[in-house]
Amino acid sequence: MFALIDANHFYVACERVFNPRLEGRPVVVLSNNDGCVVARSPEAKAFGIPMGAPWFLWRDRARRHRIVALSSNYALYADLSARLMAVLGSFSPRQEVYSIDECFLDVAGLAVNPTAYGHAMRQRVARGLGLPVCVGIGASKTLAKLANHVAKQDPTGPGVYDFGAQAPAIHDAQLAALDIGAVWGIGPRWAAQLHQRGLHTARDLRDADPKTLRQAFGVVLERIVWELRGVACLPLDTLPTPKQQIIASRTFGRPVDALEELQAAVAQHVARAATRLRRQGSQAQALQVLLRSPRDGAHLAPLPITGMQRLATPTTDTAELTQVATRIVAEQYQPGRRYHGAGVMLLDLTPVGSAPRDLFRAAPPPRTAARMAVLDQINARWGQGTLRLAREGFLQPWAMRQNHRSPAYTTDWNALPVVRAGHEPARSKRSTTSRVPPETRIASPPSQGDPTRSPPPGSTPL
DNA sequence: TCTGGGGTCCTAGGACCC
DNA sequence: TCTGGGGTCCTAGGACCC
Repeated sequence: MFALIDANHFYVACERVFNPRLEGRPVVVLSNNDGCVVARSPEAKAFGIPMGAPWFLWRDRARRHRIVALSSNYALYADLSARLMAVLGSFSPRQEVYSIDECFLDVAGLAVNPTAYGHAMRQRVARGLGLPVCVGIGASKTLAKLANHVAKQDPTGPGVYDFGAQAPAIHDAQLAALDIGAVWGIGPRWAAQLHQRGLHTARDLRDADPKTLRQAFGVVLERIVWELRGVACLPLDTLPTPKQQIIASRTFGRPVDALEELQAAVAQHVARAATRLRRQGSQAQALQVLLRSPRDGAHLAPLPITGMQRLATPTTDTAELTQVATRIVAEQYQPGRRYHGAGVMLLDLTPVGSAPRDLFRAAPPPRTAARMAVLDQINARWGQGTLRLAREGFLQPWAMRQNHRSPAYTTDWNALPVVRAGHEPARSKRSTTSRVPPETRIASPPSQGDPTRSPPPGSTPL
């Protein structure tokens, strides 16, 4: 028996925890560069704003209807996510953290009524964190996912749906009321093809012949059929497995045509990717640079993979990886061309120390590990980019736009809400200074927390 | 007249997830 | 003018091994 717990409009809910005035109002959270909508409060959904909507198409309407738009604040969401997972993890010895706002729990054999247990989870999360969640329960992960979908359909409902608690006729009717595309693992392509075969609902899919579907679609779809029948095929992944590849990429805040700026941006992505590489205890033996050209018609051109470079020996060293990436950029660079985004992929990842060393190359200097450890400690304490290679540059005019970001309430002392009599909280103005590199904010003595003395947005601290 | 059987590794492409 | 940024798994086919 599995439970899937999923936060409702998670990013919006996180913002509301620290800004209760957003409660009851239509609120959306935007992707990086304030490009499109990635989270909507129920009030915003009521205006018909779709998930993923390009924000520039909605900005005017939003202003008229006083819809609040916020840039995404991942430091805040990641911190609340960790707390959410800790609370939910206390409900079962076996937990799979599936994404930033949802997890599976194994609730088999727990000598409790699963439905009541689900209500207890909701209450504990609401009391401890102020976040709304829904709980779905079923005999397989796919059924738990679907049950969660049912629980979310009725925002004023109990927030818990347990397929195991329903009489067979009700269970059947519920599956028949769900579109086949609502089933976890059925994307738009497969949904269209299944509709053509006369399969329209979750019940149709459950009752279809697994072998026939396997021939046409592969083993993945066959497993979904069995899962819908209550035969658990997908195991609970309780240990986060190390990533097989690490990508760091961004669209630029404005197009870039200078080689040095391109290299600086890529260097910054290498730094982020390498930090994640070391955090999971891996080393990389190959690196690819991604450069994005101007858009192609209505859509962003994909990030084309340019020159992959294999390394003689696997490494965790930001400087070494940056050197390779910088050279690839120089090789691929076309003068006069405008670039809209860039990124880096680290590949061929293995646990540190697992790969044999190159017979003809000296062992890596032992101080590399120590140097990287210091780098990571400083940046973990003071913010990513506090200590960095000069190659990353200082002005970073390509940096992404984030015009509506809320403060880092839980991870930055300077961003703690401070309410003074007769004043707005001091933080409200600081949120517009996101272009000021962290070292400036950290260096600021508390007296400079006065918003009237904050540097204006876009000003250079150097 | 008659020409096996069992593998691995790599890549590209297609689907899906949040 | 303006449309994100991560990931996973599966399959098929080709090259190669003994």
